[in-house]
Amino acid sequence: MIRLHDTGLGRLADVEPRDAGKVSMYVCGPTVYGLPHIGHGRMALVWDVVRRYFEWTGLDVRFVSNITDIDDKIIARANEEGRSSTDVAVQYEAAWYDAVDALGVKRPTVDPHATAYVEQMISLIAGLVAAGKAYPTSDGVYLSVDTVPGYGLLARQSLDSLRAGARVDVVEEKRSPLDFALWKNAKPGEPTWDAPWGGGRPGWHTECVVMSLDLLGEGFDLHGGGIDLAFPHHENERAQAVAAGRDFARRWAHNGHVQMGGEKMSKSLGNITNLTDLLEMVDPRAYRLVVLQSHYRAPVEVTGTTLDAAGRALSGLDAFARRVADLPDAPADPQAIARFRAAMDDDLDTPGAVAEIWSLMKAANTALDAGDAAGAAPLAAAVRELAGAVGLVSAVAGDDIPADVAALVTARDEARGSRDFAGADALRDRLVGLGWAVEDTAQGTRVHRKDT
RNA sequence: GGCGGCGUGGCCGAGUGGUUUAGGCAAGGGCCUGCAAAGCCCUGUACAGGAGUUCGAUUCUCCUCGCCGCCUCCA
Repeated sequence: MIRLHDTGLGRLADVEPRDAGKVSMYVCGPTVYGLPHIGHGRMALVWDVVRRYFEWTGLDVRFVSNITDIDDKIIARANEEGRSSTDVAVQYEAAWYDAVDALGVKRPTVDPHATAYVEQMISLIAGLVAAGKAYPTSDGVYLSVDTVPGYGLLARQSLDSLRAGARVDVVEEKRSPLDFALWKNAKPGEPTWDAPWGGGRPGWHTECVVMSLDLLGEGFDLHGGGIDLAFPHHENERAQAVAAGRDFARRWAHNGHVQMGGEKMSKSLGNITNLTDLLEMVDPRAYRLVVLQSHYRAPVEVTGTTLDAAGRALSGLDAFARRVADLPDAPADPQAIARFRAAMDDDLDTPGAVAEIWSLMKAANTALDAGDAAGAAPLAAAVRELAGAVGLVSAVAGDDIPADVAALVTARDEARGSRDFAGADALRDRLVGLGWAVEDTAQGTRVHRKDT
């Protein structure tokens, strides 16, 4: 059973599924008003790893992650560009999935859209108003946080200290500066849905409450997201659920942010902060590895240097995959599997889990150097198994070698056979010039496409 | 101002009250190789600063400095 740091409890806690054999998790997805940020990429990767790990351990995972397709920022962008907010949302939802698909992030089981849940949101809000937990004002409907027991749980702050920190608010009608909008009345020209309090749109926090409860049911297992969402977003989700008398997430977990250091990204990367551009310049797996090699709650440095280092480490993984491609199938080394699980179960220690993979590769290589294929096979199988568990697929998809390249390879083997090394070296240079990496093996010259 | 996090060897990044080490990248030396590539072996003696607790702290406490996040519907 995996233990994760629970933001509400402030300590590690078992993630004990509500239903045996099944895991229900909700992760806040993007507001689609622009290209995804590099930080969104880390968020997506972290929860993808969690999800894959659950699945790998045999659990049936229901992973819900929303798309916020109506929001102030979307409206603002639509207005700037003179088009509908739907156009904006559709465009950037596509950009979002392009990016996370490239990262190898598995699609959610369900990806609900806010605009499809407005009716349910209205009825949740109406219930809160009827119960006296929320109140309408001239510009919308607000939740009264004073009616919510335990408000401040995720912020790790008392109501008093939150109040002390609150900025001066423009809405004088709010009963407490901490009260937040459940519903926003539409201004002229804005998208609007009919509601008892006047036409408008839902506030941001309500959608996640309604959609998670609808698609996962009460008391679902895990709610995740970036640490910046802990407060106010998740706090306010929880507040609504509590006010409505619904059981909400049983565990809360949050990933840390990306830092790009004071240092600029390397020259080759420029100062990219959006994921879409980044993924055009680096192997997406390198970003996944950078994320895996840091602890999910700690800040991680993403720079050209760290991505390059990860890329080189990955080429070692790929070289290994080529080396063991012809090894006979074998069951994965059980002790390695156990060590990996111990690391992952301990608050998702992916750095330790990945270190286990490197250590297996080293052991397998040593065995192969000694000619012990039988000894290497279970280790190689474990590498495949574990790398797959964290979503690191090695890019060995057997290159189809063009005839001209194959001819050069044959010619080189012949040259080497007759100890014509000058000729062999010249042929190697030609292959390299054509973009192929050349390795000599017991089976003769082997080539594969150079990574970059 | 309030709350929280972080500061580890050339770079990134785990971890732990003490005897033996994360791991990756980079560097130096070696083995292997016709030469390479890939791989393997060896080397580097790090824990922001100060005080304290302790037989002993990088690991606990306090303070200082620096960086960052949230308190503004930003992962």
